[in-house]
Amino acid sequence: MNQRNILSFETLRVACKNCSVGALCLPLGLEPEEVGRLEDIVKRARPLQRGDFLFRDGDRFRSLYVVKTGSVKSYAPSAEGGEQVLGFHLPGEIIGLDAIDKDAHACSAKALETSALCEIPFPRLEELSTVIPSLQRQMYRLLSKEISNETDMLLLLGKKSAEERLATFVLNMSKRLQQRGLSPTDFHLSMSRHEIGNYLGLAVETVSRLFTRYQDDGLMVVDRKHIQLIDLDALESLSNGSGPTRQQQRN
Amino acid sequence: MNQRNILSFETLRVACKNCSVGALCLPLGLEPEEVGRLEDIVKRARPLQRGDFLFRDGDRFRSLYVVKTGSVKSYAPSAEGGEQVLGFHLPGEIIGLDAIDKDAHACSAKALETSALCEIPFPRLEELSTVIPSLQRQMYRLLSKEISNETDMLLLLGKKSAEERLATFVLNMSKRLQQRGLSPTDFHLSMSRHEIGNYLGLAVETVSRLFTRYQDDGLMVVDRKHIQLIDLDALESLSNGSGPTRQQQRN
DNA sequence: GGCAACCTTTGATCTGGATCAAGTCAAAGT
DNA sequence: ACTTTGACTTGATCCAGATCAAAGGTTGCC
Repeated sequence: MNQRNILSFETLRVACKNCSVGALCLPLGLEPEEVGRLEDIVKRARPLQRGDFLFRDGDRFRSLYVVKTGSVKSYAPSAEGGEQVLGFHLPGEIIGLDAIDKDAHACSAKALETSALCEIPFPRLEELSTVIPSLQRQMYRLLSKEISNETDMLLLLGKKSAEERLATFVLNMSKRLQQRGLSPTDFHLSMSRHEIGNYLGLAVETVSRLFTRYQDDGLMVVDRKHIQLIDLDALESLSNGSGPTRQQQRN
Repeated sequence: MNQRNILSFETLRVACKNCSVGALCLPLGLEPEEVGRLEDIVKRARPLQRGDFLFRDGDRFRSLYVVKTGSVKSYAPSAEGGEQVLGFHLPGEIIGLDAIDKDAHACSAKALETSALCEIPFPRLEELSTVIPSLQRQMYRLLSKEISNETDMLLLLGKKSAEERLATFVLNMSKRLQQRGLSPTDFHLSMSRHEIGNYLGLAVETVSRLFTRYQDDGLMVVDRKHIQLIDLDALESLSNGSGPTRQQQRN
């Protein structure tokens, strides 16, 4: 059964070439030969179960991680035992970029559901990126995109009302799922209302009430964690404050 | 007057070697010879007057900028004509990292006072960083640090009270000024109350009232834009919510 | 199956900070 | 000196969303 051996060998190493999220991830813009060299350093991490940690705040930084399937949340400890959810990570998204500078993780990452990940030892990635310019370019892009994403969150937290925040969140999920070839109008949220609220700077109760209101207004159908978006245009205008009679704030 | 010619030649090009902010900027970790190659691509930008734009939102991304003297604010347009201040940039800090991915600026940058800057054409920097590994490393660090900084802001905007926010802001300025060899307890704020409030997600009036309260409580002396910090420890505990009888929030 | 822990919803109330509304003050021009 | 202008302060009021309270619903575990 030589055939079988080859197969099992193949499944032990990562195959970015065939990975469904390759186009969103590090291989973007690389030549096939270069992707091969990337595959050589990427490790397949043991799958995580819901609640398992990928790393914890304070851990030494060793690797970046890419979600292959499932989803992960990251969160930072805030004063007095509270925590701030920093993001929800979907397949193809890279986790850990904030730890490069300090060489230690300042936040924790935990699986929201059973999830598969790739582990990329950072020193080897850094080394490889010195010899593959397009990999370096992609790294710069990914780091920069992370900054842009956080900038968007600053705007959300600094300026948007509760109603705008949740609409923005739902649409953001919708767009990211669509990029991954999933339905942009019918999906499952793997995080709790509490986690959504925490992420958006809102109380759980506010999130719950807003979902109810959106549903009453015919913008979406909400059944527990299952969401169906009905009126994307209305959500879009809600999300940037151009909803019915809305005036800008002064600050 | 040969002497004079040499001098004027020297002032035309950038001299990172002698730059007072070099240790915070790109040259950190480079060999002298490598710093020289960096100097070759860095341009001295024409000084900006208060109110001048470094770039505007929508501009094509060409260069990163480093503040040499003065200060710059960056801000993004928010819905309905409002704006969100994203940061205040002091000497040694790099501006524009968020634009790498989209190849366009999503925010504007404007001088808060007369300011000198270095301009670093990004394509040339990218190229140089493929041949100087320690420059690449420093770029990764700087990008990562930018992410960490924004993460801190997410926590501030998501979880902190007005009182905590302003204390955090004042201490953050203090620490950054100290790193630049300036007094951490006696300084001038180049931005207006309005801009501080916008940055922190607060109304101008709230900022003003808090400064008054801090002063009444003997934490600092505030005279217009001049700030003297008196009780750093008290400010520190205020800034992370461990002030007098403070309970954590639930969300 | 049945209990326990947790998540979500819904209603009532409370409050931190926004908004509204006058001033006050300093720098710059006339 | 006197007005203008814009930034800052201070007081009064208001409100979005937090907090408190109390049910239901789910899920998982023994």
